Amino acid sequence: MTTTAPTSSAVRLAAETWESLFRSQVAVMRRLQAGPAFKKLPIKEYDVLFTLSRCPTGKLRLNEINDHVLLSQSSLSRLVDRLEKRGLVERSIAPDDGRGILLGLTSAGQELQKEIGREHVRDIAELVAPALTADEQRELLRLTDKLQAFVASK
Amino acid sequence: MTTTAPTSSAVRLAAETWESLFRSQVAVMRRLQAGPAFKKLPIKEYDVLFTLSRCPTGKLRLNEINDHVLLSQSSLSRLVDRLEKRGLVERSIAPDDGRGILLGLTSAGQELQKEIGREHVRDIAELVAPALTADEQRELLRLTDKLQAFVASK
DNA sequence: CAGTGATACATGCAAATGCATCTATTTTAG
DNA sequence: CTAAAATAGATGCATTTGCATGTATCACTG
Repeated sequence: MTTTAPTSSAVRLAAETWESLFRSQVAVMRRLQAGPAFKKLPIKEYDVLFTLSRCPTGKLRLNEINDHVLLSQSSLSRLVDRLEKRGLVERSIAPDDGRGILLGLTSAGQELQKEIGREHVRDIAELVAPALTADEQRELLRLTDKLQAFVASK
Repeated sequence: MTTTAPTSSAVRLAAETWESLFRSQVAVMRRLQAGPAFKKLPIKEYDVLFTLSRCPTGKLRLNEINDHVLLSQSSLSRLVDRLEKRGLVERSIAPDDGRGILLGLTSAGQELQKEIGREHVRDIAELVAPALTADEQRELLRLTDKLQAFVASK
């Protein structure tokens, strides 16, 4: 396999693309986290509840969760401490790996996730749906999925 | 003007689109900030230098910078303290508004921005360019620009 | 199967962050 | 023109974060 040096215009395009993706994320996130739903629970903590709620088995390893959020391992560990102290999640030892921790929602955690989730989804729709047509949203979704898949595989 | 209630499928699409945009941003950012360039300066601090370097006049008000980054006003104020202590930026009073602060790069700041920037752009290109075709990148850029513009106008 | 290295998560501690509040300036209302 | 309200940014303080490191378990090597 040969690797060709990228042209400077290709480099520039990639950089501009990332810049725009990043700024749009900042703009949307700024609005979302200002929403009243996140007075009850910071958005980063909500995100962990949400991630757990999406998972088919209902439980995830801490390191799996860590891949989904932009937090160091130690920060996630303490974030989970806070969620646990509030009775929203439960730690248990991974059955197949004595080092690992499985995290699951308590019923209070499920409740709160759904409650915040409903509001959050409304806010998202209000911000994203009028900005892009349905086709554009589908295309954006496809492209960001593809980008994410490539990065994850690298 | 009448507002029609969005269908649940429209709401779902918007939510999935945002979710994918957000996760892709997390995945890419995770890689980028792990790059060796950001041992010299945290990526958030670099971002301020970068923003200043892009600005035609070379100077920006703190509240303008604040719109571009995901930081509270007070955090930005102290981030700028750190940059100033390192001699990378200079505060000056806004000529047309005695309350305002204009921030500009020092020459050391320009140097460091360019130095980190070169490395950073290479890392971005390595991550984004192979993931999407040039046409796809242009389309992603267009869509995120459009989303950002809508959010900013709201 | 002992010993070495790797991995998963926790924790001490210094640094960064956000909220509430403060000061100073500008804008607006009367 | 003056007084009240709004805005820009700084600062005290409690919370959150990350780095470095610690402990426990697992994987690999000879």
